[in-house]
Amino acid sequence: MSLRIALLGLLSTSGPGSGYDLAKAFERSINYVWHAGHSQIYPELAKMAADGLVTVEAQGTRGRKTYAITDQGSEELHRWLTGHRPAPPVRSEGALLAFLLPLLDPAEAIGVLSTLEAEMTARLHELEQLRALKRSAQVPPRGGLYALDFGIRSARTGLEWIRATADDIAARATPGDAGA
Amino acid sequence: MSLRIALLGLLSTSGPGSGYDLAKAFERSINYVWHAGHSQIYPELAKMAADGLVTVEAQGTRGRKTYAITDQGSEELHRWLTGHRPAPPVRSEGALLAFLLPLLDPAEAIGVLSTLEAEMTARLHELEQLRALKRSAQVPPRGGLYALDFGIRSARTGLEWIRATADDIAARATPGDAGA
DNA sequence: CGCCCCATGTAATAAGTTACATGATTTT
DNA sequence: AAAATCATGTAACTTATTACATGGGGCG
Repeated sequence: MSLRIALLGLLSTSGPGSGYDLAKAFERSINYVWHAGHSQIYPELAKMAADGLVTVEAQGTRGRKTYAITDQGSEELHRWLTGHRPAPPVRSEGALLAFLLPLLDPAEAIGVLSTLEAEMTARLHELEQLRALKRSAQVPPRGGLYALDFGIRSARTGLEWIRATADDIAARATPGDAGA
Repeated sequence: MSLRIALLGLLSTSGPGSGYDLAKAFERSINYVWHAGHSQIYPELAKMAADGLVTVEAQGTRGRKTYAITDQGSEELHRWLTGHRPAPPVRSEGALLAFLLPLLDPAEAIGVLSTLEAEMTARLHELEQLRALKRSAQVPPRGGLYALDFGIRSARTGLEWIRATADDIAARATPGDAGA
């Protein structure tokens, strides 16, 4: 369902486009929010056309089809955005790792956390640069900015958790002690 | 893959159990970290037994099988925990909503955010109570606590984002203005 | 004996991933 | 003309969801 919404959202903000365009748009703009590859996008667009949510606005050279959102598609999108969803079931690899971390001995656990810390730091920098770029480019759709902001806050929180957890594990491993 | 890991983790922390036990354990302990229903658990356990990660330790009345983790299973679990994974592709309904929020007019967007705020607040309270309970019960596996801590931090961050975004939208809707 | 909960499973469908296949256009 | 890349699609497989099916065991 959400893939449809993402596609409708892109068609709505950026105007009509082909499957290829949408796949590119995914990579560029919405990828850190919802990921999909072209092999998922093409069939989904076909189904959406069959359901009347989009129309084939134009047929270009080699099978290129330009899709545009229909009124029905806009309604569907609006309904999804305003209708409140029950929280989707949680399925987070990071949290699973957190849960199972104490199965490792302290040194190993801290090693894992420090790898994670490096990755998370890199991701945070990446997102912050992206935001700086977007701000200066003054690209009007603010959606990207709100979502980026969300990503940046999440990354910062992740880092804080990593550090706090590593500290806790270290403290427990050497209680009231100073050596390694 | 991660379902296997979750199951191996539970067998490793809580000892042998049947499919039913594990399904219960999922609901009780690991559910806010990784969700799975019994219809996914039973077949997966069978495959894991075929792969030598678990063994059927005992057969009880009516087809009840008690599974136990094998050495090979422990190794697999250990490998997953220490081997560093590339970040899985992002797919977050919340972030997608954030991305598409500006498609709504300001009043609608703020309405959506306030619904979200209520839900997120409820979730936060729930997790905080769970943590209080776990702390007082002094249940030894710390994993639950680290994961809970992660969940609580994430919920708090979510709330902050919701409030900041609502404020931003409100400020833009009535620039330099005081009325509604 | 009938009802309810325990307990295990299968089937059908949906969603997502990875790999394969194909041909047109632009660039060098 | 060859190479790169644009552009569209399909196939096979894995993972997850929802619904259906079945039967034992305890209890009133």
